Amino acid sequence: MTKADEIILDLKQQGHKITEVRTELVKILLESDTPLTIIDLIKKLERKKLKPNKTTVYREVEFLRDLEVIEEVDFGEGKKRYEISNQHHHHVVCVNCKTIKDVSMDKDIDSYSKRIIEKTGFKSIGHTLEFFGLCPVCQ
Amino acid sequence: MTKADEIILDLKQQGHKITEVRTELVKILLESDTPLTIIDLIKKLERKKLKPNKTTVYREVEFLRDLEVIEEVDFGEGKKRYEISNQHHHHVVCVNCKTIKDVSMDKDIDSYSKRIIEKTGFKSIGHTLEFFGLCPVCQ
DNA sequence: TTCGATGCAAAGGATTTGCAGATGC
DNA sequence: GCATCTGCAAATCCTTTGCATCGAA
Repeated sequence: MTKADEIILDLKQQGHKITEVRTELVKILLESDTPLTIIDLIKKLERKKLKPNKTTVYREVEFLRDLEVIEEVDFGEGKKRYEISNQHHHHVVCVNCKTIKDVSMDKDIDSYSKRIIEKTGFKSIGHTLEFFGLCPVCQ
Repeated sequence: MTKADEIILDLKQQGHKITEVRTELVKILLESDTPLTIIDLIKKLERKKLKPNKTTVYREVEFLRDLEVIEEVDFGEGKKRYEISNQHHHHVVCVNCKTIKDVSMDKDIDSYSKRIIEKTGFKSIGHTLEFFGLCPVCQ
């Protein structure tokens, strides 16, 4: 059983309907090594002969995000990107060619969170951390 | 000489024109303890009896950002916020009441940057780091 | 059958652009 | 006077909403 099958089965067992767009979106996001925009997703669906309305895709990513199957990331581009909820990680984005690589380094960030809780009195803290620079090719 | 005067004088010496909107925007951003949206800025200008067009404000923040007088921050709200370029820092945002507090912790992030450079081959790395949680009042 | 998924059109909000006119220096 | 700032209208881009219909289970 593939990871995609697992996720879809899980959704089904939670009582959600399984549609072709839903299934393919999960597969596309599993196969992508970079967070995708709504437009990216639509283009990839079209290559699979699916032509859902843009609204449907917006609603579908909202659905998958609410169930924590995928995560929303924002690099300050004025649009959102989506990726499968893997082990929590961050990204390095090339400011020139927009290449995105994953980076993980959470233990340390967690220790920050604790310090922030102490200092500010905030609770149940999440965070976003993104790095920007020039990739080896663009330097 | 106030900080605002310093900034304005500096702009003038760089050969830029000084307008009332420009001057007041710098003052407003210096006085704010939280990053402001375009709409926030317009409202604050109106309290000072200035009614610039929204486009003007967009162009003005672009101007000030390009000169690194102010910085753009993005909390994934679908709109940008602006704050005076102070010592580099981060924010804790209350997901409920949207209260924003500053946090600084850069030495550690810098050590991350170094690790990222080593691991990924990226260069001249900047970053964004924002924390989200519930402020003491909203808990 | 039923509830959720879908399409379509329209609206909403943030941001950008083109161009003519006004203004700082 | 000239470069730049400004206003206004329009356009663009991303996202959301309302409503009628369709389809998975």
